[in-house]
Amino acid sequence: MLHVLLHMARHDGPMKSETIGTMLGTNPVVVRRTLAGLRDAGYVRSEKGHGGGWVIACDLERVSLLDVYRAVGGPRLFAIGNEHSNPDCAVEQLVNTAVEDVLRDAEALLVKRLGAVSLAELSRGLDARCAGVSRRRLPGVD
Amino acid sequence: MLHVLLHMARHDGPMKSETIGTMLGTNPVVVRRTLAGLRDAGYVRSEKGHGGGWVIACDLERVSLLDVYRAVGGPRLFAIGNEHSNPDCAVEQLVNTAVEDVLRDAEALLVKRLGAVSLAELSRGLDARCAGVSRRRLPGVD
DNA sequence: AATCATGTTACTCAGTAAGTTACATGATTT
DNA sequence: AAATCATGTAACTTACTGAGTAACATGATT
Repeated sequence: MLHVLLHMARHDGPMKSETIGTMLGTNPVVVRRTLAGLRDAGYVRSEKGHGGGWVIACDLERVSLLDVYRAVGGPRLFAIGNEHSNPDCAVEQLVNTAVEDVLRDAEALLVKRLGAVSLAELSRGLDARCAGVSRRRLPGVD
Repeated sequence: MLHVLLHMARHDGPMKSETIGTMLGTNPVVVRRTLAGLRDAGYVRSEKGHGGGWVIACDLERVSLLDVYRAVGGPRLFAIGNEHSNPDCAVEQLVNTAVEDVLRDAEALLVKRLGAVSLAELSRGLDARCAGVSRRRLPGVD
């Protein structure tokens, strides 16, 4: 979806769900479903009828990757979670506490890092990349 | 599974898959499937026949939570991954690079923290907890 | 030889995400 | 006003994963 947002920001006029769907190899309805979260969060706006489609509705400077992630709807960041088969078991309680402790810190880092990057920064990175593609090495790519 | 390993360490003699299954509300075959990874890694050993079952086969001091996690078989730590719909798209490349950068750091932290805790430490934490349960606050629990 | 417990395979079942179809709503164009 | 276009949404189908289950083989103990 970040992919889509950046394209949208650089695109002149609204983008159709079908165009976006073709772009990332899926279909229009799935695009609408996913984009609905971003619309509800106020990051994009959708317009109906002739010449309609999706447009950016926010200041890219004020929206972070974390904002997008949350709006698009992944409440769970990690693939691992705790079991609670017998809540009274001291072993289970201790293990859960230890694991949750680690997970909490890792999630905090993830949140911090994702929250520190704005869409505008990504867009600027793209400008730089296009400008110097033939002369310089690409930033962040080995 | 950490739960199971600690119980196993404190249990005198082999534990049956059925016992373990009952313990965490699942069935014996699932237990065997999951424990198979730990057996292949050499952390536990299984014995057949009368009085058989699962026993610890390692020094708890030398096995970390990370080791267990890997042995039990979760190659993917995060619930989010990158898309690769059109590898030639500059936007996608930039976005993927940025996201991977963050993910890599978060995973590194997770690996570091999980690798820093041994099963033996957890077991000691359990001893302390049992000993002082009526007098002191439980460590790590608010 | 009988019994017990694991090892393994194959099948079924449940939950989730994506894909698909169909139709309603609203905006633009003619 | 009518036709067209694009989104909004609901309902259904499909694909995939993980757990649950059943069946049988292997090996060890009694």
